[in-house]
Amino acid sequence: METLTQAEENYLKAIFKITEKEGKSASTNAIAAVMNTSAASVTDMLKRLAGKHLLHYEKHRGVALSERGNELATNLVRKHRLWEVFLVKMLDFSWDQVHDIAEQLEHVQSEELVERLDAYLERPQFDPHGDPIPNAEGKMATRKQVLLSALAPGDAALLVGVQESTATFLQYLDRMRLSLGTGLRVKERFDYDGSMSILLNGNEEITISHKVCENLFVQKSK
Amino acid sequence: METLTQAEENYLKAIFKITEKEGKSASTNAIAAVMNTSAASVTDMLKRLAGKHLLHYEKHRGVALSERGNELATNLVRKHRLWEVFLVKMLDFSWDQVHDIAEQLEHVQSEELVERLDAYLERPQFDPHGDPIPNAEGKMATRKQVLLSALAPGDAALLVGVQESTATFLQYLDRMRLSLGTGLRVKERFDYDGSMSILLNGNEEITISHKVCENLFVQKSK
DNA sequence: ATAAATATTTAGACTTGCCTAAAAATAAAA
DNA sequence: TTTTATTTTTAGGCAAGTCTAAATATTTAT
Repeated sequence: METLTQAEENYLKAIFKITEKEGKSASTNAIAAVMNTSAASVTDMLKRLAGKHLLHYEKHRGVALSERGNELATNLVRKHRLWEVFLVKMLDFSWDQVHDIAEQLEHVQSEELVERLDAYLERPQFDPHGDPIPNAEGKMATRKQVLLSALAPGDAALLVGVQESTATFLQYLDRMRLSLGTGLRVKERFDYDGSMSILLNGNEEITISHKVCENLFVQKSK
Repeated sequence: METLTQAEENYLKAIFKITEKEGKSASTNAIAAVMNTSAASVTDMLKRLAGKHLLHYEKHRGVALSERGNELATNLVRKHRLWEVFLVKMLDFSWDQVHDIAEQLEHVQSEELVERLDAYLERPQFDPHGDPIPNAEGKMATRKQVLLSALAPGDAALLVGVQESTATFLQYLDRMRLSLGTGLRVKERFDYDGSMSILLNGNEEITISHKVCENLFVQKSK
């Protein structure tokens, strides 16, 4: 079992994140943006990771993770999300506080630890932000979720996830009394700016911007 | 709050460990032995840490931690021992498996995390090896403990700690059915080699070597 | 008290991961 | 299809942390 530095692991995760969204390969610049570093540093690291057969690299062509790179990246995501569950469920952190800590905990090297943590938490399927947690084999649950912005007036739904996990966005949601599991119904949609007024749990009514609607995943109630 | 690299933190802990035992200052060679590195590397790091005012350094004179260095080292010990408790109490690891994992976990930077972990574990005073856990102010409980080797035939005692925490020693203790909290009574002491035969919990009788006796801390029953 | 042994420091070099500036390749626009 | 803009790579350098070999200090032993 190859052992990677934390920097190497972070690059793998960044590439994983970029490619899982777009499907296609990750560009040097895109990686540099996510890693908050220079393109030159990225090129260095890509060569290094290619040398370890964790990704496929050809000059000027962008990169994609290899089978092995994908496994390792998935395991990192698994660890990150399990630790987030631990922090929220066991240590009572709020969902906007856990990212940075999990970012460190995910680098702890011990498969036994991950397995026991998973069992202790009763094999959760989703993290505090509604993101699916890969199991030990790398498989994760899927949900038929859509963006809140895709709902029409009258539609009822359950808030099941957030697209963005920045502390400021999550704190905004707290203030609006929006949390995972909250039931809602679209009352009105304003074509002018795409904002919506929605009813929470059948009573309270709030209005949220289009930007917010595009960062909330919901599951339509039949 | 200064942020240290893991290497810097590990040196602090090593110096802390050496000086707390002997009381006196730590020599370059002693540090190199604990850190499993060369004396030259140690000298480099000592200069670095002295520059950060974490220890007092004069060429060829050995080093001692400064006030601040001591605080940081104590906090590392606190984190290490709290994580060990977590691993054993919550995740059901055995006491011989937790050192290496705690060695990694102790570097996670978040005072909030330590505080919450401490509370979650109900502010334990001792870790799974019987070592005292410093509280947030750096104070730790003391116990009137002695080495088992200091007991005389007829003395009754409770096993409360181990001096050495290597996996092989701990596994040996498991095999002998010796664990923290075990009650024992010295039956006989053999002057020939310092070994002892002892009665466990009033029934089973075992014989252990002098070396083992010198690595077990006990509390005499009045 | 001097020689021999041991401990420590200096010097120089290597790797990892980062940087900036400049060169080269690719993509976009005229 | 050339020119222009953008992206990517190369080149050279820097800091942290490590190493070995050589120089210097200190301790121990004769």
